[in-house]
Amino acid sequence: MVRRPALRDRISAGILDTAASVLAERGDSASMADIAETAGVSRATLYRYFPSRDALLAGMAQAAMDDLDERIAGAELDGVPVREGIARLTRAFLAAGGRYAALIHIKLTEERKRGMLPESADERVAGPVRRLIERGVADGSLRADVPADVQFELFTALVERALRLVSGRRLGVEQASAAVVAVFLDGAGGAQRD
Amino acid sequence: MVRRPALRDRISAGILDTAASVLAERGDSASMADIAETAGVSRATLYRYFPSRDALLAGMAQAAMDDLDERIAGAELDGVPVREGIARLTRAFLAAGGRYAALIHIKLTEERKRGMLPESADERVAGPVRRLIERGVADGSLRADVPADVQFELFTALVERALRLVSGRRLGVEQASAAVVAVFLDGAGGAQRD
DNA sequence: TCTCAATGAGACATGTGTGTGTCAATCGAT
DNA sequence: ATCGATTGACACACACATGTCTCATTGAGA
Repeated sequence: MVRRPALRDRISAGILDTAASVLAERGDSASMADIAETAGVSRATLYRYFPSRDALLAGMAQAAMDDLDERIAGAELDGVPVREGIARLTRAFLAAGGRYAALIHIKLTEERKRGMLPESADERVAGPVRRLIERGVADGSLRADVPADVQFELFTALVERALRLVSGRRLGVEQASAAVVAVFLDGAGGAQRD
Repeated sequence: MVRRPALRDRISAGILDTAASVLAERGDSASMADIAETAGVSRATLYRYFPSRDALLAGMAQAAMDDLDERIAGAELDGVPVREGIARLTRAFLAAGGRYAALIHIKLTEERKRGMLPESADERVAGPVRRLIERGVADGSLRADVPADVQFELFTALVERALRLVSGRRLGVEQASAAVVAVFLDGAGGAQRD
């Protein structure tokens, strides 16, 4: 009989959170021992919660996607104008912080492992972003001379870089969001605009 | 007496080139054995040319920076308008392909190792970009409400993502350059412009 | 043809990360 | 206070990457 399943869940969540930040910070070179130490548990205990490194990564990905899902749902993209939707998404991702960074990291290393692009379940997160951009292209609020999938890539590139700036304490979430939204929607060129 | 120093240089350059693409593709997990095999030499020979992994990475960084230096010089940024300079830089980096990607990778892993930011010699490459952006902010051709260093980060983020799209055969250098320049200078928002 | 530098193949030591297992200490619930 | 689940501290086997070394083979130049 398990003594306190709630406690176990809390510890598990704590480990996942720690793992996310360690992974985002030190990259793949972070070992199970590193993660265990940072999380404040022994290596043995870490393995009791997650029987393998893959299991830990899978757990992180799952938790990150659940979290992101919730944030995206909370942004209520469906009704709003595309420009407003872009702003909400940017803030949502930057506020997610380490969890989003962890997801990116896992996705990248998986892409490298498999031949290419498992086009995996992270579409749960990417899908809404893609759809918003496609809607923008369709209704004229986003430019039509750059393909929507390319705009998606460039937008996420901006968000991910901004996330690193936030993690590195170089920018606050507010400033980073504002910069990404401003540059993505209106560009860095200032001369020909208002 | 060395038989053919020229041959040795050619092989060395070939190894560096192979290493750059392997590293860019498989990340840090690429081993010396992987690189040797891809380069078509034995592991022993690889170690004869580069006595350690660090030496190989240093050689790659050196070669990449030399290459990029040349491309940047060839772009003749000093006279031209900032918008034109941005376009030339974008094309230069994307045309450099794997060499630029290798440099990014090395810079990232070094950042992780050392505490943070050795603010290293890659300023040889980043410097001209920073200066161009600062000039743009100063003369009004780039917006002033986003700090120049943030604009630098966002611009390089776009270029690096575009580079991945080019490497993955999803975009040609031309299309990728055009997309980056268009989005960075004028934004993805299409409604309020021309 | 002969010579010698360069190469490939492989053994080897070392370090490190993963995953398994054991055992004593601990800590909460009864 | 007692019981049992949980934990931490090891020890261990295993896989793999780095770096060094030896030795036979190859191939271009004299």
